[in-house]
Formats: sequence, C-alpha cells, structure tokens
Amino acid sequence: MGINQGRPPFPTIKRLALYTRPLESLLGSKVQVVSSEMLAKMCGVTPAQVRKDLSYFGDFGTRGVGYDVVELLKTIKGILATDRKWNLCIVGIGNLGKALAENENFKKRGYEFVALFDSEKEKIGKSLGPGLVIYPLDEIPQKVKELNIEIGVITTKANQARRAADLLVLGGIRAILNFSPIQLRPPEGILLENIDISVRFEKIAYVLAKGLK
Amino acid sequence: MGINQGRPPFPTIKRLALYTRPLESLLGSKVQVVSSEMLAKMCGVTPAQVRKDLSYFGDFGTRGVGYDVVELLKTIKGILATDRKWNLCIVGIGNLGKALAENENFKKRGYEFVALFDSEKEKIGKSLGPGLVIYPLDEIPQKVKELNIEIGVITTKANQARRAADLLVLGGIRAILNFSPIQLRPPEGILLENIDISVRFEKIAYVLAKGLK
DNA sequence: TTTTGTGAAGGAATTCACAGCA
DNA sequence: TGCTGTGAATTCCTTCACAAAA
Repeated sequence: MGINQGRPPFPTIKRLALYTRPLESLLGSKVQVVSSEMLAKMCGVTPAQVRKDLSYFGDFGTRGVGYDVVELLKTIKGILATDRKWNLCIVGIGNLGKALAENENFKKRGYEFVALFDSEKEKIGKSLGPGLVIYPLDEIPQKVKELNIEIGVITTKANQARRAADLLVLGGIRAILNFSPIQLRPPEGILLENIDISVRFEKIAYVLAKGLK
Repeated sequence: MGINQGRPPFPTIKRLALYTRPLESLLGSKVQVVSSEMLAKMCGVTPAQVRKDLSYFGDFGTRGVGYDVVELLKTIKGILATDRKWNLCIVGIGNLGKALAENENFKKRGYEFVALFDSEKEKIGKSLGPGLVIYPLDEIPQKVKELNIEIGVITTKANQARRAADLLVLGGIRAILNFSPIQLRPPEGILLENIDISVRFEKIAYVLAKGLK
C-alpha cells in the first residue's frame, strides 16, 4: 500500500494524461471497472507500466478486481491538476493559432484561451469564437497580468518568437509552449516546452529509410 | 575513430533533427566551423551529448577545431534521409490540416504534401496552395498508390480518425502521423507516431501546480 | 592548446516476477 | 483464483573524464 519512492518520472506524467482518454470513453459507456491489462491495451503500453505509473501516487486498485473507472479518472485529474481552470493565451494567430483557439477539447480539459495576440494590423480587433479578441503584441504584458494568464502559447513565425517570449515573460507568465522552431531561453523558473512538428517527420523518415522496426 | 556500438537511441535521432536548425542559420551567416559546445548551447543540450550523438554515425569533427558546418549539415540530412523528397497527404482539412498544408518549412525539408482529403462535401474540389486539391475520403487508397504517398497525416475529428487510418493502410501507406486523441492500431509494419497536444498542456499544468523544477 | 571521440560510470525508466490481498 | 502493488533485475540513455589528434 501506497506512495512509491521519489518523484515520479516525467514519462509517467505524460502517460497519465494518455490514460485519461480511454477512461473517459469507458465512463461514457458505463463500464465501472478496468484492469491494468485492459487500460494498457487501450493505450498501447504494458500492464506493468500502468500499475507502476499509478503506484507513484498511491494505490487506487482492488486486487483481484481492477480499478474503479470513476475514481481513477478523478484521481488522475487531481494529480495532473486538470481539476481546475488554467488561463492561456496564444501569440500568433495564423492557421495553427486558430486551430488551437477553436479546438473545443482544450476547454473541456480546463485549458481556456482568454486572449489572442498578433502583430498584423489587419487582424487586430477581430475576434475568434465567443468574445475572443485579437490584441497587438505590445499589450501582452498588461493582458497577461490583468487576466491572470499562466501559460503562453507561441505560434508565430520564427522571427517573432523571441519577441513574443520576452513579452510573455515581462507579463509574468509561468510557462511557455513553443511551436516555433526557435530555441528560446527563458529566465530561470519559467517552464518551457517545445513542440517541433517537423522533428516528428524527421524521425519517421529516418525509420522508413533505414527500414528498421 | 568512427561508428559506435549498436543502433543509436531514438532520442539521438530527434536531437539530430534539432541540430539541423541552428546549423542552417550558421550556414546562412557564413560561419564555417562549429564546436560541440557552441552547437550544444544553441540547442539547449550538453556538449558531450552532441558529440556522443554524432559518434553513433562516424566521426565528422576535427580535434582541436570542431565540425565543418556544411559537411555536418549534409551528413545529418543524409542520416535523417532528409536529402530526398517524401510524399505526404493530409486527411482532415480543418485549421490544423490547413496550417500544415500551408507551412513552407516542411517542403523546404523535403516533406511535400501531394494530396488532401476531407469528408465534408463543401470542401471537396477546393484547392489549397498551388494545385493542392481536396479529395473525398474514398479516394484515399487510390491516390496513395497513384501518387506514391508514404506518410499520411491524420488531422480529422476523433470520430473520423479510425476510418482515415484504415483507408490509408488500404492504400499501402508506410507511416501515419496521428494528431487525433484516438489510439490507432495499424497492422504490423506500419509506423505510427502520435502527437497529442493536450498531453503537453497536462504536463505543464502538473509542473506548475506541483511547483517543481 | 583546443576540442573531438569514446569507454566506463552513473542515472533514469521499464520490465520482470512474485508476494499480498480481495 | 485473479489482479494489484512493488522490490529487484534489466535495459536504455546520459554524463564523466580523459586519451588521442590536430
């Protein structure tokens, strides 16, 4: 019973988020109990992995039976802090920025975009979705403070990314999710995550070309 | 000298792709030589990591000097098989699909979208960019064969993802890049990569909430 | 000198295999 | 009996530290 050794590995955190999806669909179909084996299959991982991941946070299962779907989902959301609202903003309202802003899934999970920014004059003042207005970049610091924005998403062109990051930092942002292919260097204490989609293509190309598994 | 032990770790492959970006900008500014230390700093990794990564494939540096930028870039592109063209298609032409289709960076790296697919009647026949027409989903298998498409990108809504994957497989696709939050199960031998953006938000939320480094 | 290339050491994450409990 | 929870074993990846080369 309960609480494993030191801090859980980061891969564990990402998998917890993964577990959430099939769990929600099980919930929808009124399944009450799930085994590590079933959950594992639904997520493409091993059963031992599922159990180990969960064991870092306590023990939620019943031996011989499995995990209660409702309880497990609630627990994971608690661990991931998805049981509260997070205010985000997007800098750079091109296609990608729009795609994120209009995606309903994020809001469902508690991630709410409360401000949009772009450098193009023609876009300023336009709104996307329900009352989501596009502001100029200079207003980033002020809006971040005013609206309590904790996470900033950068979807600008490469040449604007650095400026976007600086302005977010100035406003007191806590984390940045960067889609540009630029290496940002935020000050100590600010969390940076990069998503570089073409890196994924490159991995695919490598595997295909080398013909390895 | 040269060629390290067994197959290189996958993290190494992803970093090679990462190294490519600053290398290109160095190339642009006519810098001829780069040390592992400088390259490391530009990418946010350690110098030892850079050298170890490269050592899996041979030795390209000159001791006491560094790496020749032009040569290193060419070598990495060769390793990643980015020195040739790859034909891709996108299934699901919403904002995200559009963002990918219109992004010039991919083509620059050899990843060319040669067909688009969507299930909405109103979108069929429209074209995006230079001669990129949107076809209905049923035409996926035929077009994949006809145009020699090796990589399929799925940017549909969740409820269409499975069908999209099946049709791609039917056409003989070799790899699938899946942006939907659905766990796909392609047959043996077909490479699947998932990009689930909200997982990244979840990791950020976790770190912020726990206040850990 | 300077900076690479790399075995050896260390650390992190996964898998094994089984004890413990329902 | 069946499935969880978890130390121990293993595999995988990174970092260290230094010999080798320019």
